Amino acid sequence: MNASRTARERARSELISEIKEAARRQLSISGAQGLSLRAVARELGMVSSALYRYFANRDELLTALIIDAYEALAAEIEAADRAVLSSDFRGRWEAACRATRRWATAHPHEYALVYGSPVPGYHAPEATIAPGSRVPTALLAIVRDAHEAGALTVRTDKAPLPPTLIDQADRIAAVLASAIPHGVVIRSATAWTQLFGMITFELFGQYANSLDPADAFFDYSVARLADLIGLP
Amino acid sequence: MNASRTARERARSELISEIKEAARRQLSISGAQGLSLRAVARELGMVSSALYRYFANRDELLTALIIDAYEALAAEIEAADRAVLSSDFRGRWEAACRATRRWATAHPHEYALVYGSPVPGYHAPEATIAPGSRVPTALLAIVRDAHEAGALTVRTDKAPLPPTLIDQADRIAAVLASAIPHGVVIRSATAWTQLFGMITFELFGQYANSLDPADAFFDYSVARLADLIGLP
DNA sequence: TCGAATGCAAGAGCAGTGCTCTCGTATTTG
DNA sequence: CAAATACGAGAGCACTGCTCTTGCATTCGA
Repeated sequence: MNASRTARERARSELISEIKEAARRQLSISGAQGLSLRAVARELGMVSSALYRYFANRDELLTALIIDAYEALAAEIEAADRAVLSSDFRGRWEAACRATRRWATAHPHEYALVYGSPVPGYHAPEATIAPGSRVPTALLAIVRDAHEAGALTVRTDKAPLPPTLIDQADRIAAVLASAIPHGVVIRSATAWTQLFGMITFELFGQYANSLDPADAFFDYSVARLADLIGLP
Repeated sequence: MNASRTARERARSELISEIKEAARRQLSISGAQGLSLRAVARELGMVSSALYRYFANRDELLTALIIDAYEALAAEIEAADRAVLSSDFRGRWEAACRATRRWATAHPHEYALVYGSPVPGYHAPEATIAPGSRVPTALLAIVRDAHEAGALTVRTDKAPLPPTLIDQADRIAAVLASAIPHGVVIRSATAWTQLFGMITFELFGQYANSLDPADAFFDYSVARLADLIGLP
């Protein structure tokens, strides 16, 4: 009775998946704001109050979607990374960046859910932090691999890092249990910020009337970020 | 009867201001999602339907708040810029960046309104584009001044700009009616993206557990962006 | 195997939302 | 001074998240 789950348990986890699926479908149409429990229930042919057996409230459903989104994006990045020859560090970086943009463009509302304004009233629980850090970790892993292969062009900074930044770089590098130089970690953080800054600006319309078809700017910037990090 | 507005007209524009004020107050508490016309009306001691005499719908009120937010931020940046010796271009850049961050931190919900996820269902009308471009224009003006003073260190790019990017750089420079070199315009766009990427990440919690007190990273990055642009 | 405990869906109901329409009054205009 | 216009109030519609109760189905323990 322990190994195989009871019928009720299987039905339950299946329904949870169906609820999330329907919610995601609705999210992609009307966004987080328009995510209505009643509409989700309607789509599944049940009554809204029944949903509360599976999610305590709307926020809990949102949290589940947020975690799924982080995981999906991270998986996409990791897959794109793996598809490139592992010693081609620049190629891996560019593939990872393009995968990020591709996923964001394909799932704009899910992207907005995790990287856009926090849904007001909603406080992201601790449980979202770990999945969320999978994304930058996937990017930093490329830098670590390059560093450990001795392929990184580590240029000396003309301005020394302030102590706070050194501490923070240490903490970040510790996640990967790697001795990536401080300057490289900070430059990687810059690249990470720039990558998502570009995607956010593009998706949220800030490039309208300036860099509007953002493809050229994106590709060019990704290459410059590889330069910045020191990827060969 | 033309020079001085009628009593009704004065009352009207005054009420519009009061409505926006109350809405802003409510925005700063519960965010765009929680902005309720009924609550605004309640605060003003009127009935919700009366608001529709002044704003056709919720979106129109949001648009007004968005435009005000852009204008407020731009004004803040321009003031910070003016407060620095106009020939101290790096000082002006740093002051402008810090002013941006300061305003965003002081008005997180208004920042989220304009730079966060677009409110779903809400389509930003054309009217928001012009006020929105005042912000990057204010930043680029510093670069233009530095360039026209011959103070800019224009380094040659090792990678040539693709044609699309050259076109877009031309279009951007045209706004300021200035012949800023293409490379400088694109690097300024990078700096602009990085600036708002950092603020967005900081405000929306992406730096949690990594660069969390983001002051050091911000100040350091702002200086590196000044380097990137070539400010003296 | 059978009764108790538990899981579950449904329905009614509450307080709230954006928005529309009507109606009587106040103001402005010709 | 009459006609046109602007306005606030109120009722009402369709919707929301969420709670509580009720009755049925499934699971579990003795």
